[in-house]
Amino acid sequence: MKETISRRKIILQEAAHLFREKSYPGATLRELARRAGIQGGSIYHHFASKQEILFELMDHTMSDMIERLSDQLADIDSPLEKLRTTVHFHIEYHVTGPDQTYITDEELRNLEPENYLKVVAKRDCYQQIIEEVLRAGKAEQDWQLDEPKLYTRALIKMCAGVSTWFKPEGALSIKQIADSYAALLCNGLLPR
Amino acid sequence: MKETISRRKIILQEAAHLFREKSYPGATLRELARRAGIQGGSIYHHFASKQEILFELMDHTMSDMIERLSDQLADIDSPLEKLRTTVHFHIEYHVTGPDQTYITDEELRNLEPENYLKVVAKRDCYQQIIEEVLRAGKAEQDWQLDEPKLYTRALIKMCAGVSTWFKPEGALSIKQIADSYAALLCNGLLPR
DNA sequence: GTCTATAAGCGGATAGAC
DNA sequence: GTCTATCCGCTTATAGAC
Repeated sequence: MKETISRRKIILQEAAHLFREKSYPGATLRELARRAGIQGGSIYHHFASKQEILFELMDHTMSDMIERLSDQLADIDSPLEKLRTTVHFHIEYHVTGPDQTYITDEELRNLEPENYLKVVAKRDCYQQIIEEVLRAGKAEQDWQLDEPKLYTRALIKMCAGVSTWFKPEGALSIKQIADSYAALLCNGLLPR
Repeated sequence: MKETISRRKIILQEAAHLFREKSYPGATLRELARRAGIQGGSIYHHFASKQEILFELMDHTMSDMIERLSDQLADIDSPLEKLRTTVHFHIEYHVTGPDQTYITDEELRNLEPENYLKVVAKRDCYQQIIEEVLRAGKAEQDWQLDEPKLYTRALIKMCAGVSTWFKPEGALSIKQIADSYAALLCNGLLPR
């Protein structure tokens, strides 16, 4: 059982942290190299450019989110349970990897056109999965929503936001927060 | 009735736009000067540094938000009406000045320590106003919320998020979107 | 796979003319 | 109040040794 995290992975992890701290243009490859334990020039053995690091980070995160959420929803039938699962997943994923998710949510503007299109396509795919949950609830359980897309965005923003202020030492656990947010949405959607 | 927008104001407006487009470290003063219709060096007649531009932008936006929201809430008694007003205000303010609000929400990390403290203090003050609305609803109308701060953050994030995707040519008006979000929150908070 | 050295250009900021 | 010219440090990226 050796620790075999490749240098490449280390660079990606440190890049996520550094980009979040200073934003993509504000982060320098020298500082990234320093944190990854190598010299500036050595970065280019692993990546062709700074842009490639950003893209790989965002693209991988989006793919991972799509795969995991799809998996979790696959076994569930009830729309209500799907909504709860979605809320929990989105919050937990963001809090668990706050650097990766923050970059993926906020650095679209720094992607070159070609990369931008690829990541946006995956982001739309992820949103579509959530929108489908809301549409199913509307069809099967008369949830009160005219525009599923509207509430999809509300859900995504409020849940992603948790990772910007959550502190493990705080009074509430992730599960409690997610329960609370899921309750707000479920209660808000159900007809009276 | 002459157009008397000072050059200083123009620089601030263009800076908000440019910082949003490229992020603070990614924006250059030469480009900012170009958009403001002057040469690079001339910026320094109006501001002492790039940082001062960022700070002035954020500090002014926060003060303005606090003042306007306080004013709007002052005349209202009903917690439910206060909540609706808050949702409408927060969304409209963000959609009306998407550059200023985006910078104010996202560029805290690029403020120097002294400036950071000042802006965070005002941000906390603004959040406190909203939290107070939720607390009043809980006390007077038995709203279902254990932690007002939790839902304050949810409200802020979901409403601020509107400005990241809203298009005036879209199917829904700002008022319709705000109504929809207010309904979700009100319905979600009321006991069954 | 990592190092060192360096190219080539851009960044914020300043000085002084008009 | 704006311009031009310039300082100088830092940036991404490359080249070639080990």
